[in-house]
Amino acid sequence: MPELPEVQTIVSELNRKLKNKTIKTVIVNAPKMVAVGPGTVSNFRKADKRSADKFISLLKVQKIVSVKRRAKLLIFDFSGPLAMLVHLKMTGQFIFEDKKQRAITGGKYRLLNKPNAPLTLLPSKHTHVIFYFTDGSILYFNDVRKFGYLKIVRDDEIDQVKELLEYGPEPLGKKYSFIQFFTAVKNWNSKKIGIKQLLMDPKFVAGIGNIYSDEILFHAKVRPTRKVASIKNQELRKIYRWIKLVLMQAIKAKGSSVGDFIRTDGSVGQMGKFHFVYGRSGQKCKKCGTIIESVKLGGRTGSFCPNCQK
DNA sequence: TTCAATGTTTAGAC
DNA sequence: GGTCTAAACATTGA
Repeated sequence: MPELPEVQTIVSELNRKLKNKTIKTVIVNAPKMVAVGPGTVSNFRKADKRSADKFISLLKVQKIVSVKRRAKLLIFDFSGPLAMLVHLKMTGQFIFEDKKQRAITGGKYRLLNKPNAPLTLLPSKHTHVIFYFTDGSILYFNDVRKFGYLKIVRDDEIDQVKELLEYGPEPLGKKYSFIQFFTAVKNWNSKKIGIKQLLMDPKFVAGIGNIYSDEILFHAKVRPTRKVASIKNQELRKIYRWIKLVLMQAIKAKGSSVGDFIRTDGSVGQMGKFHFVYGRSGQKCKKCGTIIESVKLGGRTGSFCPNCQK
């Protein structure tokens, strides 16, 4: 499940591989996943083949200047006055293939992060968009559950894109100080919610999902169920500190390959080795040996150590 | 066979 | 308006 570190891993890899490449043609197999214009997802879920044709014709001959990230949204910046915004949601994947890559893999890639998942030849039945570049390289967009989307906006429309307007601060940004974090916590209008829910709220801070909220709270020694109003300032300091540390460590490890996350060459991220609580319910705490428990919080599962976290 | 669970984000209900 | 749930969709395991 891509959260900030996984999206950052993909963005870094794509930026390196796609910079200065020019799109020759695009194939769209799932028209409802692509759109043109700043509208929200629901506006184009019913999109027909005509809008896919527009999507394709706009992308032709576009040269990629850079690939960036805001929250969990990927932003492809083109040399023309256009950008493409891509959300991977839960199961979106980008796989890049050039001659060298094909020589290594024979054109087969791991599409599911299961130890015994068979390698798949691309395009697979879950490949919904394919970008062909003029130098012969190919970028595949796969999404098993089709929750993701790709939309093209003009540079002058970017300011109207709703999701970009509503994202909270970037947790790894230099400007994201403890004071800013602290003030946002104190001003949050719904302190009745649990701290885990707050960390996962994209309006509070961008890019933290289920995996990293669990891990951050473990290191900060705070239970996910604690109400925001009950958390002491000293604990808030720890949470703030571990937001940065956990996310930085995860980016260094190229993300957690939980569920369907894979890198653009089909390899897996290594962060899962460093998980202390996420996905470890029923297993022993790596620090104290107590059995990790899990709780339901608003439809989401939170895992914690009942001894280490207060 | 059915059903819950997965997990990001948003639309819609209360 | 805050707050909650269901839904977008496919797969898996109980």
